Amino acid sequence: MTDRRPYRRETEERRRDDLIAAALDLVSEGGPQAATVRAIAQRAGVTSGLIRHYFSTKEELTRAAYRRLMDRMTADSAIVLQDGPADPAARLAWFVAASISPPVVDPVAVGLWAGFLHGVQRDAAMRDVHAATYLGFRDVLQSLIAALPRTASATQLRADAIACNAIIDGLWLEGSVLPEAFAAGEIVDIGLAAVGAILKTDLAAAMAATKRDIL
Amino acid sequence: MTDRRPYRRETEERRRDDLIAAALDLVSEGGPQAATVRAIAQRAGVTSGLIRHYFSTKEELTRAAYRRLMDRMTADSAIVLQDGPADPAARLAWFVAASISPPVVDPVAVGLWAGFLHGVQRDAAMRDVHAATYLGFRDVLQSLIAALPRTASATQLRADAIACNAIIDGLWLEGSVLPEAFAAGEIVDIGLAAVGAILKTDLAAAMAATKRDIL
DNA sequence: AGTTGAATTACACGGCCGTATAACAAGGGG
DNA sequence: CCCCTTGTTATACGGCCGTGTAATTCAACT
Repeated sequence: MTDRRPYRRETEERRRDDLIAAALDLVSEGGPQAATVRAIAQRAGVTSGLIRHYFSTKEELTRAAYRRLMDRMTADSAIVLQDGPADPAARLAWFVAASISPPVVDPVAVGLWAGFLHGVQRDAAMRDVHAATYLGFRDVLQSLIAALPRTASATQLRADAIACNAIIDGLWLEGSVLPEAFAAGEIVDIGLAAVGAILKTDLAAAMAATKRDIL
Repeated sequence: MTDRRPYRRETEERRRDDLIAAALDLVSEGGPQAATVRAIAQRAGVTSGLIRHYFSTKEELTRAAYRRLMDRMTADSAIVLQDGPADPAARLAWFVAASISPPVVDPVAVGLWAGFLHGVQRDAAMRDVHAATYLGFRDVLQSLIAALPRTASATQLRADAIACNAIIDGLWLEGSVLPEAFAAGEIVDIGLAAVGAILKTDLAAAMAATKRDIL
């Protein structure tokens, strides 16, 4: 027995990352049923037994993968706020535009999200992750709306945030599932116009005004 | 060998219906991976071999189930138009409200939809079903918007339909996945207000005015 | 009532699933 | 330089998967 596969020892963080990435890869490609223990291990370049060395069960790996997916999506949306404009309307416009553009809008991302949805509905831990992420995203949106130069009651602010979030979610969904049904830039234009109509603020103009400054 | 399971012969339509219903049941309960040939057969009260008598492969049954799901969802939204009001704004308001209320908004429905999404992305036949259903729904919405007493260009009409559809989809998603995050009736109120803001039409008033007439 | 076609059951097959456990080897500390 | 921890591989197990195929039984038709 000398033809045993050679290997390198890696840090725990590295191995967990690789396994999670492999799991996300496979779910995005072939749905939850494709992310088998053996396939995940092969994709990560290890043998399947190693998975249970880092995750006590496959469900635990699934939870970790979902958590990473959600973190990545919210980070992709929020990154524009770091070096974005200062004007409140422009900041909101940038955030909305980023949320309905690649890489957030992406067939792979929506496929991944859908692949995990059943786990979210059944598993309490995954539902907590989902609720925290969704509400966190909506809170960012709400704070951007609150910064606009206008007066609105707390209930109105909440309703506006929910409505604007719905537009983002709906366009994210449609743009990701049926990308060929929309022209380039169409989704962003429609999203900015719709959010602007709800908030009675011209986001398209705010977007155009700051595009030159930044880029 | 005399203890063979007794059975009744049924029409082809009845058997196909039962099998499709069983498949949808199982996908909604446990995701796509729960809808195995054996589980579907047991749920439908037959043995697994019978599935391949009516569907040449499991994929074909899956496609049929998805088609039925989509048909049912659009029918649930459109049914209010049959005995609904005559006023265009009221008709739109009723349609929007029905699309973001039970039974369209439902954790089971969104779970089902998500369960099929991967098939939609990979399988051309399922993608065709999806595109036809989505565009059909949006066309109904667009014709309701076009009937409003206002003037809009063709491109504006298309953009309005996409935006309003996005609101419906987004609220459908959020309301179905996180039902406890919203108060009763909140989603309908927000949806009517948002669609009304985009189209500059008071849908909440149109809704309230016709509610008394019909009910 | 007998015949016959087909709806339905029953069973076998190879393959992959998640999990459990034992054998091995990599690489740092003496 | 060797030992010893533990990261990693290897293999086994029972179970379920989708699919083929043969045997059976229902019901319609004569």
